[in-house]
Amino acid sequence: MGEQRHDLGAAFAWLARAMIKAEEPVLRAHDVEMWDYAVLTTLERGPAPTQSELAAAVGRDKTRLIPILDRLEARDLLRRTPDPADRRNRVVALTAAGRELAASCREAIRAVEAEFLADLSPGERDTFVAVLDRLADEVREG
Amino acid sequence: MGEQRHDLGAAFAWLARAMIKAEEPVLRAHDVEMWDYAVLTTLERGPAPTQSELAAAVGRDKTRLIPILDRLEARDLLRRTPDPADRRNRVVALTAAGRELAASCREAIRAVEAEFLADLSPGERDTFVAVLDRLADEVREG
DNA sequence: GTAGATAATCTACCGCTGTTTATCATTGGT
DNA sequence: ACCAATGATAAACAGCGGTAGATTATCTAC
Repeated sequence: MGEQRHDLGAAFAWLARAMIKAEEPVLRAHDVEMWDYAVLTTLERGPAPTQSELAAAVGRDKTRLIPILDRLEARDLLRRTPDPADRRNRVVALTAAGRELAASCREAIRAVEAEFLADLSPGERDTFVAVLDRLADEVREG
Repeated sequence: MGEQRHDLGAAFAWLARAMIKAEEPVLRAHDVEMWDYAVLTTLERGPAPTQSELAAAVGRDKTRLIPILDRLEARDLLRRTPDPADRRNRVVALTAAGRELAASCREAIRAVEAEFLADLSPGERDTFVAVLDRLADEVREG
């Protein structure tokens, strides 16, 4: 029979769905949608020079990003300011409140993840997370 | 600052998308859609006693499964036969051709996966795949 | 045998997603 | 000053996904 394991693609897809489902109530407790959270965490690494770049970084279509930014800006979690150097561009940056909320969400998410990985040995957990992160990086760049 | 790694959910989602994209041309070469392949591999482990169960195992809605089964049955890759014990149920089973095609696809997919994991050390690869498979199992059952 | 439940099927519907098109402001080069 | 290109935005569109109700065939319980 050879290997009885699942296909990587199927395993990733199931796990993605399961994690999203597990994280959803946590985010809802913070009044944050999944895509809101994706935007917040992306901006945590620094302001986005243009909305198009932000959309690409978040992995979302740029036209779909706009209502999300509208909502977050209305809540004072981020700000869109015209780039003085090229006023066509809107620089998107977190406010202090946005940074706080992002950190708070991240912490809660990490707790969910910890429980999810609780059955693994410390060694397994470390290499699994490290490899996963590395592969994700490769996929994001290349 | 704590951890700088990605969220697990995001990593899983990106990797799932990347794998599906990488596998797509391979499947297309075999004249098989992604969902066709999911059905074939699920049936490889044994016939499905009902279509509802098959839909759940594949992770697809039962009404959406029907056209897929129609197509695969038309190609003589599987067969729907009324269960003699309960003729409401259709037992779905692979034909010999279906088994062959599934095996052929699986082999090609495994090659794609091997390349995807090529940069990992053997130890990393083994524990990563093992853990991934275990977690996927947990998620499927619970 | 009649009533209620279940399986497969079909159709209609709603929601999410990406794409396309048009519009407007701004920029840079000529 | 003019014109092509770019960024942000909005509206219309098509594709895909699940859900719900109706239909038909079948089973189980009474």
